[in-house]
Order: sequence, then structure tokens, then C-alpha cells
Amino acid sequence: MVQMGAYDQEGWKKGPWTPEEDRMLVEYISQYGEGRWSSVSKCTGLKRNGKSCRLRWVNYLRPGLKKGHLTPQEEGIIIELHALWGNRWSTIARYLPGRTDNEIKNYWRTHFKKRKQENKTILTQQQQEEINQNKNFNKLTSTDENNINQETATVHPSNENHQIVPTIYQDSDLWSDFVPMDCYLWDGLWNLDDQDGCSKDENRANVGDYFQSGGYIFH
DNA sequence: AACAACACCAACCGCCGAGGG
DNA sequence: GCCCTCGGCGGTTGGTGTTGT
Repeated sequence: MVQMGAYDQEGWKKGPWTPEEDRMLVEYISQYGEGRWSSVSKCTGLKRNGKSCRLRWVNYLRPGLKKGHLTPQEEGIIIELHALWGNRWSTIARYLPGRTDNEIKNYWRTHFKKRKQENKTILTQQQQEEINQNKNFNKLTSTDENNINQETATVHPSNENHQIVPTIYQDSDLWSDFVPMDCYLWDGLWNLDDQDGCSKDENRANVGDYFQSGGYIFH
């Protein structure tokens, strides 16, 4: 972490933001709107580069951001969407209103990635063969130490029906509680009508169909 | 109480694609 | 077509708080 008040070679301030800097940035955006980040320093005198301003706004100052721990529903969405898309955090974040890609990324790293690494060593022979057969095979294994014994969600690209096959959730009060068989919850949790977002991402365009078509199978 | 290990998360870095000149 | 700038994204870093010994 850069020391408070440090400046880089180009004169941009780095390190933690002060309340006064936040206020200046919010004031600028309320006046000019989002975007034109490189103009922030010119208009406000803020010694922050455009990237830093954008990041601060998107991850911390933007209205509607949720603070605090992710809910079990949100955890579940992250797990499934990561199984679908991998580390496409910004895409995943679009389905979690109020959560940022940075937050999701951090959450994933601290809660799941380590366990994924650990579980790599205990893949079954069949699982290993599947991986070897298809380099694009995405595998996710995670364990929530509080109440999930083990979770595994797999998505195979060769599956023409785009079926997702989450395994388990036994003895869990997370998924078994929040993901009903008929997927009625998805309409509430997911903004499946986000056509604007979907139009920019060919994979995302399938998600609504994905879950609504009943291609969701629990073991 | 002191120290170590771990978890969390704000912020930075580097890369890439889009758009304009 | 090339170059430059800007915005967006994913990966990484490191300070701080929490928990364990």
C-alpha cells in the first residue's frame, strides 16, 4: 500500500482517499455525470488520475452500493456464474446489484480460490480425465467452512443444452434453502431483463434461457 | 500480553479494445 | 492504416484488523 499523501512521477496522488477528495469527486460527478474521468483533475483540482477517480467512484462512492457481507443468495450466484464464465468479474457483478467486480473478486479469492487449489489434489480419476479431454472445461470446487460440506459446480462447453450441473449442497442451509427446483427465485435475484448488458456479451445472452429453460439439474 | 498467522479489502498495475484524429 | 488517448477489466499488492497460539 502506498503511503498516505504519496505522489507518483507525474504528480498524481496515490494511496488512500481522504473524505475531502471523496467530496470533490462526488461533487464533480453530480455536476458533470460519470465519464470523462481524465477531466476530473482539471475541473476540480483533485490530484488524482482518471483511472483512480473512476475506480474510487465505481467501487466506493457510487450510489446504491451494498456494504457488508454477501448474502447466501449472492454467494450462490457468484459460484454459479463463476462456473459459467470464470473470472469475468464485471460480468458477474452485473447480476449482483450493489456489488462491485472488485468486491466479488476479493470475495472469491478469500473464500473459494484457496479451497479450489486444495481440492485440485483430490479430483477423482474421472474428473481428471474429463479435464484432460477438454482444455476449456471449467471446474469449480469450494467449501464454505460454516455450513457447506462441499460444493461442486461444473459446466462443460460441449454440452449443447448449456446445462449446469451443481452437485450436492447436502447438509447445507445455503443452496438447498435458496435455490428451489423450479428456479423461481432467479427472476427475483437476477436481472434477466438486462438486455443492454446481454447485448454486449454473447455468453450472457444465454443466461436467461439457461435457467428458465429448466436446464438446471440437481443431483 | 505479545507475537504470528490469517482474512479482508482498498487501491494500484498492466493489458486490451474502442474511438478519434 | 497508424498512432494516441481513454475507459474498462482482471490480476496483484500490501496495509489493517482479527483470530489463534
